[in-house]
This record gives sequence, C-alpha cells and structure tokens, in this order.
Amino acid sequence: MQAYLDELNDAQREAVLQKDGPMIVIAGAGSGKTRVLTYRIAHLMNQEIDPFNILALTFTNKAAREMKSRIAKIVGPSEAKNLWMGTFHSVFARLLRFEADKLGFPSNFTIYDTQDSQRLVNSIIKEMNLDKDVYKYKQVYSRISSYKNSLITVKAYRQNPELQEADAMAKRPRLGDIYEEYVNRCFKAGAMDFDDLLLKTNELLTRFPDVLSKYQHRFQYILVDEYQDTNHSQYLIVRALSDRYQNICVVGDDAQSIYAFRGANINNILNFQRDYDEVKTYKLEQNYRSTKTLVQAANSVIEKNKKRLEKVVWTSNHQGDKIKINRLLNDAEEGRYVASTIFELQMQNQLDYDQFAILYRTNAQSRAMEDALRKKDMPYRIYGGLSFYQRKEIKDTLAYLRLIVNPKDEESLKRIINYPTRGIGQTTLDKLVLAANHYKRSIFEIIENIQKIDLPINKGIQTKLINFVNMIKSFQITADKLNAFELTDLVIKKTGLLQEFKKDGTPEGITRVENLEELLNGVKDFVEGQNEVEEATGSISEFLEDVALATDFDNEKGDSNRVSLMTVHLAKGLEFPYVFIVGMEEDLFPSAMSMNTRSELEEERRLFYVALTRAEKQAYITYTLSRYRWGKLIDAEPSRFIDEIDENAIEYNISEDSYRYKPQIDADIFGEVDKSKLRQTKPKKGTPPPSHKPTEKQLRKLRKVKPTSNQNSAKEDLMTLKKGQMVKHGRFGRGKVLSISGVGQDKKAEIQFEKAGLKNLLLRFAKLELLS
DNA sequence: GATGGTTGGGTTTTT
DNA sequence: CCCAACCATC
Repeated sequence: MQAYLDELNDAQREAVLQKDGPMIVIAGAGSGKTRVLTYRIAHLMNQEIDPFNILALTFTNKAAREMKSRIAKIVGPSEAKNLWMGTFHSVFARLLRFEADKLGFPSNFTIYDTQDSQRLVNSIIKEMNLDKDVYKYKQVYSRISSYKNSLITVKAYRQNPELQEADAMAKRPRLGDIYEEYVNRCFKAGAMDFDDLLLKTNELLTRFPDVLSKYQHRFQYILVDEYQDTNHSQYLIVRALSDRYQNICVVGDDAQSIYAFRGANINNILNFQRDYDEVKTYKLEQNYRSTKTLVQAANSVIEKNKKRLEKVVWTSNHQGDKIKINRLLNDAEEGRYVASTIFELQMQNQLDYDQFAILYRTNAQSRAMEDALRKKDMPYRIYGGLSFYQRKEIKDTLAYLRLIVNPKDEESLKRIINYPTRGIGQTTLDKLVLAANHYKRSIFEIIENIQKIDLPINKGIQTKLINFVNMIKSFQITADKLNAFELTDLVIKKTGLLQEFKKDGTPEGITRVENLEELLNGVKDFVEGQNEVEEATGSISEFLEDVALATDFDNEKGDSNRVSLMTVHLAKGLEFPYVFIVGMEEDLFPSAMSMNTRSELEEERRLFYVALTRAEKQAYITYTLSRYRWGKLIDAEPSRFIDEIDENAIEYNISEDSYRYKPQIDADIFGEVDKSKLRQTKPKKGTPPPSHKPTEKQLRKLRKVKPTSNQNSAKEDLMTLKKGQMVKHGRFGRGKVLSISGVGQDKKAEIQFEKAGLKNLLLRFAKLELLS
C-alpha cells in the first residue's frame, strides 16, 4: 500500500479509500480534512483516474494551490498540473470563457466586482428617476445579488408574486425593473458580476444538454471542500455535474458555516444524505491542531447552538494553557496590550512573528491594532479590507486595461473617460449614456459614431471624446505586439496616470506611485509564471480575470515572518499557534446587525467557534469598556459569548487597574534586546513611559468611563449580593438571584431574568441595580 | 459645463 | 473614517 495511507487515522483512511459513489465527510475543526482531500485525490490518480477527469472545488485559490503542490509531491508535478482545481468562481469563470458564445457573451467578458455592480445599479436608479433615499443602491444591489444566488432570474421574479409583494411592501415596487435593466446593461457591456459566474454556469448547463453532458463526462470525480458554505446556485451546479457518475465527495463542517449572509445555505450539508442515494458518511472527530483546553472551550461554545449535526470533537494533545481574557479601557489600549503581549511572548519563547494572528469581527478594527504594532516596530500584514486591487489607482489602471480588452465595458469607461481629467464632465457622460440606451449600443460605439448622430455636445468636447476613443484604439492595436507587462507599462505612462500621481507629491501620492510599480511587478510575475500553467496564453485578459477573482492571500510577497491581521471570516481554514480574538463585545461580536433572529445569532456563534479553533497553543480574548466608532466613543459590554466558554478553560485578568495595559517589563526578557527599541516602551527606570501617561484627552475618557461614586457604592452593594434578591440589569431587565459563586474578583451570580432567561454574570462588571 | 472643496450620511462579514 | 452628492467658482 502507498506510504501516505499510513499517515492517516482509521476514519481518514476510510474516507480516502472510498472510491466511488456519493460521500460526505463531516470534518471537525483541525481534524485533517485537507489531508484527506489531498490524499484522496492523489489516491484516485494512483488508481489510474486521469487528472483531467477530476474536479476539486475549494474555498480559496490559495487552498487550491497548496493542495495541488502537495498532490504534486505524491504523483508528480506534470500530472497534478492537469487537475481542475480552484474556487467555484475561478473554475466556472474559466469554463464560461470556453462556452461564452452560447450565452451571447464575448469570450473576453469583463468580470464586474461589487463596486462596479453597485455603481451600475446606482446609475440605473438615477436614470429611472427613482427616489435615491428609497432605492438605496447598495440595498438594491444586495437584493439583486441574493436573487441571483437563489437562481431567481428576472423572469422567475416576474412570475413570483410573493417576491414582488415583498419588494412592494418595502416601498420598492420598481425593483424588478431595476433588476431587468441591470441584467440588460451587464449583457450589453459584455460583463458578468460575481453572481453571474455561478448563475450563467447554471444557465449554460440547463439550456444546453450537450454542454452538460460534455462536462458530466469530463468531471467523473468531483470533490467540494467547505461544502457548508455553498449557496443554492453552487449547489445546483454540483448536483448537475455529478448527476451522471455520482462520484461526489463533499467535505465540510456545519459548525463552521459562516457565510449565510451571502447566500450560503447550511441545509446543503444538513440534507446531503437526502439528496443522493446510498450516501457514505464519514466523521473526522479527532482534532490534531489544538490543546485540550481549546477544544473544550470551542465545544462548550458551539453546544449552545440548536441546529447541529451530531459530532464530538476531541483531542489527544496536551492540556495547554487556559484562554486569557483581558479587559481594556478602549481600542487603543487593546492594541497596546495585544502588541506588547505578542512582543513579550515572542521574546520570551524566541518565536517568529508568523506564529501570531489577530482576529477581529470587522475590518475597521484593524486600525488600532496596526497603530500599536507599528509603534513597536513589529512586522505585520493585514489581509482583506481594502485589497490591493481595489485601491483607486490600481482600479483606474485596470479600468484602462479592461476597456482595451472589452470596449463595451461601461463601468470601466465611465471610470476613466475623465481620469486624468480631459474635459469630459458629468453632463456629457449623461448624454452619452442616454444615447447608448436609446440606440442600444455601447458608449464606446456611440463615441465612435458621434459625427453621424445628432447629439447636443459641442465640437470641442466631441474632439476630446474622439481623442479618447482613438487612444484606446491605438492601445488595442499595439496590444497584439506587446505582452501584458509591456502594455500595462505603456498605459500607465501614456494615459498620464503615473504623471497624475507623481505631481501630487503628498505622501499619499507617493504611495500611489509605489502601488503602480507594485502592480507592474505583479504583471511581470504573471507573464513569467505563465509557462507553468496549462492552457494559459499569458494574455492581458487572463491577467484581468486572475485579478478580478484574486483574494488577498493570492499575492503573498516579501518577508512572511509577520503577525497576521484579518477578520474571523478570512481566517477560516487557517491555523496559528497564538491567536488573539479582539473586540469581544456585545453589538460588535455578536454584531448588532446579526442579533435579530436565532439563526443569525447562531451564525455569529459559529463564527466565534471558528475563531477559537484557529489556535493551536493558546488563545487570548480581549474586550474594551469603550471604543471609537465613527469617531465617537461608544460604551461597550463584554460579549455574551465570553460567558458561554467553559469556565475551566478560561482565566480572567480584569483586576481594577487593568483598564490600562501595563506591560510587565522584566530585565530577563529584555536582556538581549536592541536598546533603541526598548526606549519606546520604557525610557527610564522607575518612571512610566510617556505613552503610558494618560493625556488630557484620555483622562477625559477615563473620567467618563470610570465608575462615579454613585456606581461605586452600587458596586459595593453588589459584592454582598445574596440569593433571592431582586435586581435590575440594563439590558436583561428584572431578575432574581438564584445563586452566588466565586470569591472576590471572580464573584458571579446566577440570575433568572424575567424576560432574558437564565444568565451567569460576573458581579465585577455586571451593570446591576439592587431592587429592594 | 467642468472642477474642486465641503458636507452629510452610512458602516458586518466576501467571491 | 470614507465615499457620494451637493454647491460655489471659474
């Protein structure tokens, strides 16, 4: 038998060896599911299954790449190259390029990102003269997006009175009209949005039985990772493609389903056994990643969810340290605490920075962390947020390239026709859009024929328009002779983009110039890397597709020994020895937007479960008493999820003076440190470093937050709280004390609230009022 | 009619 | 804090 089979436990091996038929692998966090997928694919190939006949759908392109290289080590690189492997979006974008003509799209169709789509919706709303306060473009777009994810086309929408009713009730009776116009405009622009990549694939497979049959034969073995996060559209694609051979293997963990907000349907995994005949089920329950403490903590949290598949995650790893929970004054202090703790851990244990991750619920929280890390000169990398390719200067450059490839691309044209400024304003553009809609042509074509059409645009501006179109056309002609790198270089220089940022001179402008250089490097890498990819031509349109679907993980560059900062969503599938989960506060995590229904709250809980299970050695949790949100200081309460962690797995550090973080500076730790760095943290012995001294501004905050004498005496009263007393809580309302446990700092009360149910509150920060 | 400065409104999570 | 929309100016 192959050596790799010895590296598997019994359950894993069974899942790898099961060759044919539908099967589901329920894989607990850290249970080696990637290993199973990798070896399963390698094993199929060792059994003479042609890699051309295997389709593996992963959640990120990075995961696909890593898996491919691991498979390559077993079966050899030339074979692994032929696997169809990638995200749903990238695999089917590629497939759609081959078949685009059947759907009436050009094979070099543009992929609209969320911003492009939203802008288009916005202009449609304006063109239709609808009230922008009622038809908010972002909301309208998200409505359209969720229709598409549920495979509700315009036609289906028109035939569904319930949906129309719902939109009419929301005072948006014209939503169907906007939807229809949006779809038409995308079609006219030769563009597909993210959702279209799945929707159009479905359309292709349904409308053309011969195409379906071709791909059913091609993909004899289909594997889907992170199946719990597939939406209806993806579900139908998988069903259709696997229908003939039924060799479908899905892997997932219902406890880690965190993408319902973008249409993921947890029922896809819960109902898999019903969807196929004679489904073989495998459960991977042994966790190889985390300590006993962490597994126990994560289990105790997820237990609170009602909707779950039966599964017991366990580990034989050692016990490990307890999860440390810290309370800080505000977000800046939180950042300082996290940065200092990482610094100390790293110094004490001689660790690398890449062993640490900071996870948060929202991207906005990264700023405080970033500031603190930068102050300490610690290397970090932020994932997600505004990704490189979404930056203005990059999007502008890409818009030129997109327009060169596909001149019908309306959003790209609108973006750059007057950038850098060339005297073509909004009014002119409005007229062009009007004409384009009227003649059912693209804006580009309208300008090309501007002399033949009677438009109320004066000669001077007409000349400017023609110059613009001619510039793009000249690029198109040279594009044939140049590779992607040379073309991009030419575009940046000839259009005046580079000049525009260079003359700026501000630090921001300099960054933009650097980013453009970075982009050029990226294109160069792309061109040079093309030889390694099968069926690739190195064309600019392929580069644009790569870029449109790239995630932040896809351009890893430079020194990777850095602290990782990212949202919990982005951390799915990753692991780090030390994990800091910050901002564990009510209304933030769980998010205020997701507490309306039980299912939303359960998703937040699964998200917290994902966060906890990223850690191998130790997790740290922090929350603050107040934090800046929209520039305003907002009071915060600890997250309910903290209370849900098994108390044996946690350790509080919330002494009275822990509002402010004071690093425990120890001569031993700093014995061998660069003194210049030390100065930042501690300038003189005995006196607190300047950054620790509260500024007047901070003092004001402090005053605001510190309990007033009134609250202080209330606190004293609370410490003598007894069983049977009635209390009132700010959020939970009236309740009765059932029991008291713990001593001193850790004194807790179990309280039965009249409305909010049974709660276990730490008296130290429970906002309770005594009712006599 | 284009341009640049100001203001006001909205802010979860992502391919 | 960031972006779109508005307004005053050329």
